[in-house]
Amino acid sequence: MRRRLPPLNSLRAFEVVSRHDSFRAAAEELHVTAAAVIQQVKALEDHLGRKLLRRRSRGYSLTADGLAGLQHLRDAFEQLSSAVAAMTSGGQRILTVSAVPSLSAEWLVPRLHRFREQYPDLDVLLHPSEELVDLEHSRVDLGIRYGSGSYPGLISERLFFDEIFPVYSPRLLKGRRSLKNPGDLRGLPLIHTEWTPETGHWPGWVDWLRAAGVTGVSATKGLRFSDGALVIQAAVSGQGVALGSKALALEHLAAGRLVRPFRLALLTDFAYYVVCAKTRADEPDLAAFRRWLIAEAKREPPPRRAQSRPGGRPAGRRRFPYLSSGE
DNA sequence: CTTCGGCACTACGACCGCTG
DNA sequence: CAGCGGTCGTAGTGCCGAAG
Repeated sequence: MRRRLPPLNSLRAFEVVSRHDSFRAAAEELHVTAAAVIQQVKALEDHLGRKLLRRRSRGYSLTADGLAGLQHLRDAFEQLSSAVAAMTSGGQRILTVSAVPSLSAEWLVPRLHRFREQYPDLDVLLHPSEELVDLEHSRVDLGIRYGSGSYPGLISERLFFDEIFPVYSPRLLKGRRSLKNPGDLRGLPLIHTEWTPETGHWPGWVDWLRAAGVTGVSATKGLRFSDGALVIQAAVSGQGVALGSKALALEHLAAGRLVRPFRLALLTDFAYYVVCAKTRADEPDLAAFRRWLIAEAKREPPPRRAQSRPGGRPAGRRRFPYLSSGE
């Protein structure tokens, strides 16, 4: 005999309340009033004839009965989400990835076509965001984060450490001779990254010029951006010499839109990490994307090819495709 | 001790969709 | 079309902790 199930919404309400430990917070997530959530949970308890929550002066704790079914309930809602996604995507699987916007634009998007070639049945929904999405309870499958690599409750795998070095567009010099030594920066406009990390120090032009042993260059004047991708874009458009992130500059260096005049680079305290919930780490789609990302992070960008581009000249052969001929 | 704000909870009624 | 179940909002009450 099939047991009659309680209303789906009451199960949903209980699951959300169990996560928030507050009816009010649960109500916000469900976009209803707290009274509605209370009624839903009470209806579920009445239906089951069991108390699922133990009322305390502030908040709740789960009873043994509530705890017993909770994980099954969460798994069931996960499966429902997957089922809905499958129905709305014509059988195509969709992987939702949250990544810092700058890396998304400059590093990830130019590479995604290779993932599609390897996994044609798996689509990627990219969600650029600085926010640290809750990967255990949201519908986001994977995150790409920039930081120290310590993320409680998550599997964290390093993609690469970041380093910064000067880059500029060939357009900037307008026929003048290319930069041969750091002293040639004198008189050129500099582009700055204005970003204060929560921990550690983000190096700037002052640090780089000191490391290069250069004096007489104003390390504080110039355009300022809080986003690394905008710094790179400003350099590409010929507005100055930027102290750019390697990860964000690679594609432009490979394409010849930027030139790296000097080998000297500053290592930062930070790295890019791919993260996912420990409980979901073994899911095949998530594992495939992580494997692919890590392989991409190790992959060198293709050397500048002598290919014809619309309105462009073939690029010359260079021993180091990312360095100017001054090296 | 009183006041106040936040929260949980209940009663009641309105609305909607399904069913016979 | 009426009855019913499910869902939700409003209004009101009570409890608790923090602040004065």
